[in-house]
Amino acid sequence: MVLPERERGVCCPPTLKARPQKIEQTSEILKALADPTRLQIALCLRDAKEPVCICDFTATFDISQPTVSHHMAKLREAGLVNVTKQGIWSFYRLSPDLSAAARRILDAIG
Amino acid sequence: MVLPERERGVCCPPTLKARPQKIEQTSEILKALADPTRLQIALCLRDAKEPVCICDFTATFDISQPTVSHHMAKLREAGLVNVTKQGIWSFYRLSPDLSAAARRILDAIG
DNA sequence: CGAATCCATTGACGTTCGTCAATGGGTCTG
DNA sequence: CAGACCCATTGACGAACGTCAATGGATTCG
Repeated sequence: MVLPERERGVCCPPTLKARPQKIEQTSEILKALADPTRLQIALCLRDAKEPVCICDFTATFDISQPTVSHHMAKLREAGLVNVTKQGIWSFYRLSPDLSAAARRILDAIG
Repeated sequence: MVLPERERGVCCPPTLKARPQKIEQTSEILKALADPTRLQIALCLRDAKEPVCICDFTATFDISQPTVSHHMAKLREAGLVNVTKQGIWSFYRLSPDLSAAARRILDAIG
């Protein structure tokens, strides 16, 4: 490996190619997916053929119902997920207008 | 959109396809990338042809030198990044044995 | 050797996060 | 209507996070 030649006291700030706004958006997506429980939920919804009911997640994970609800809210705020209420049930699915960035990241996982 | 038929009091826990251990690992990678500063650093290293010196990052971002150092430590602990010291300088690059998962996620960004 | 440069570590502080218990609203069934 | 079920919100708490100031080690130049 070849290391660059350097001169003391002279730095070479790299040019940042991505716009700050885009960095911020991508960061939000990554934050939403960075929790193990939310990651599993997101992958589950990615691979599901039908929308999934909250009560199924509550039965799956070893956390309380309010915590599941809290995680879904995070995924909603990040624009990753979409909810449809029917009767007493809330069905979640991947957002139909998922950003291309989010789609690429989700597809890159597992 | 067609919603599943449901019966009160009967949940349908989805089968989780990913191993818990893999979920945890992926989560660590996402956590490491979820901070805007670290994300920019990681993308910078991904696209750099040569290893990049810490002092260049310190000159680039509007944060203190210890904070830059702290972020690099996070990226190191996540196995994303690799350091080589030469003289007074520390050069960072993407880890040469980056996991396939990490590589896919990095390539999916921006 | 003495000063300057680069960098990691430590300690501290405020903020955010993940979690739960408690509560309340909405919907269906008997 | 009364009870059961599903779910979101609120408030609280400990843990983790992002940041900085201060410090110290290591290296190089004069």
